Amino acid sequence: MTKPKPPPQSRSSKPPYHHGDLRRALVSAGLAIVGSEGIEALSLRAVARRAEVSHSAPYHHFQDKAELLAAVAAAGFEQLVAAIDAQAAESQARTALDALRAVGRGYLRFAVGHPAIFRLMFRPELTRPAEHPVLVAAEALAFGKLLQTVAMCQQTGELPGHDPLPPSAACWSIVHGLAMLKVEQVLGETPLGGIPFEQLVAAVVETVIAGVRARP
Amino acid sequence: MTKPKPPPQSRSSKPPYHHGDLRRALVSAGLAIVGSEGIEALSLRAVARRAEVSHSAPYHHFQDKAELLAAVAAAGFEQLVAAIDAQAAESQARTALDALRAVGRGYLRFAVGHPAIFRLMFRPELTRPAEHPVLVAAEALAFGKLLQTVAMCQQTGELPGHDPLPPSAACWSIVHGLAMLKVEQVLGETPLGGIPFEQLVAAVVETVIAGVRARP
DNA sequence: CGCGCATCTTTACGATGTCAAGTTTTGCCG
DNA sequence: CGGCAAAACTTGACATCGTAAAGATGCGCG
Repeated sequence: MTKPKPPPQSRSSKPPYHHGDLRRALVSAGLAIVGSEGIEALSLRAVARRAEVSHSAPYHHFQDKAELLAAVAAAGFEQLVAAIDAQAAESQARTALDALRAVGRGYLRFAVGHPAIFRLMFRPELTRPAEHPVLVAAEALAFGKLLQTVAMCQQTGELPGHDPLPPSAACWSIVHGLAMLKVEQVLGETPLGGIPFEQLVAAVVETVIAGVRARP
Repeated sequence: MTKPKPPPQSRSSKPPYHHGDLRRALVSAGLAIVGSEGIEALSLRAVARRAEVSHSAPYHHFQDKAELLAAVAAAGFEQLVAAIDAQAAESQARTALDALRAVGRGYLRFAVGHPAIFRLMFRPELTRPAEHPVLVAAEALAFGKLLQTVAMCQQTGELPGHDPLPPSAACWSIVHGLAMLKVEQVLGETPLGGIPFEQLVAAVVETVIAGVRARP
């Protein structure tokens, strides 16, 4: 079990209030539930239960369920960015194109490694009745990583063009599509389910790279 | 166990039972609700209400909510196949590659034209606690369309290779990914939201075609 | 030291999915 | 043609959910 982090902002060196920062406890309870029991078990009351508070305690830290889930999803985006960085480091990317491959592979590795959180992250009706700034920021960070890598490829001449947006759209789409089909278990219902997933990843990543390299 | 319920007397001579085939009425009520009010309004009771029956009448035609939604989703897959065919006809595809482009464009057109049904179709937790044969069949039909078109491209030499699966995976992934990012309104939160969607469609479709053509 | 307010609990309400009993209609068999 | 079993549908109930309102509790500032 993860122990509570050191006390938050206002006072140092002692648990701030009643519970001792419930907000963080709720978010990690949410992460734990979604990770172990999946999205459908992720109810406001279940989160409160796991944090050992009453079912309406969360309302003093989040406006509603969506805002809590948005915080959980934002944590997911941070993990995603970390997974991408880890993949880049691990793969020892030497060229910008290799870095781009690592972004795609890291994205997919995160998706299959944490399918439930990944699904939550792309379920706006659960997290976004209103745009929650934490989520938007975390999301922008993740997409920025891709944009940046593509731009780097263009600067080194490994990819054509000057506008990183169109190639980024293609890369994101293909990787996100494969991830979705996988985590939603659609692949298993088709002939593609017979192919080892690693092989699909390779095929898809190399295909999109070939595509963005070929386009004028 | 399985009730032998072939819809036998679909002749107009006699209304079958009490209500006069509720099953179909429920499915189209579901389609209507999801189309007009979205996925979150799609409750068992709401469907029953719109069909003007009691809240538990559906249980005589479907084992549970998931089975009803599976039937609605299956209807969605049929519409998707129709949309793809319509796009192929409309685009006057003359080469196999053009037909492949039409599949992608039809898929995307359906997704943006019927976002709510599209989302339902790819939400297994709503439709698939158990695999419902109607859904699996409808889905296989849709994927078969893609496989078939890719195979045709390979036969005419417009695409390399003999196994249609890998290129199909790439095509489906990229188109599905863009569709998902669009209907889940993720695109709008990124710089890609500033680009006209038609332009993204063109970029993505042409990129994947360039990719599958280039790969050995 | 006491008051205010943020934190948390209790209680309550409407909506949902599902089940167990009833009720009405249908089709069939004698 | 009459009656009966079962199918189709309704009613009522239950647990769970999200949310709101009102009550309890303890921290910290004046």
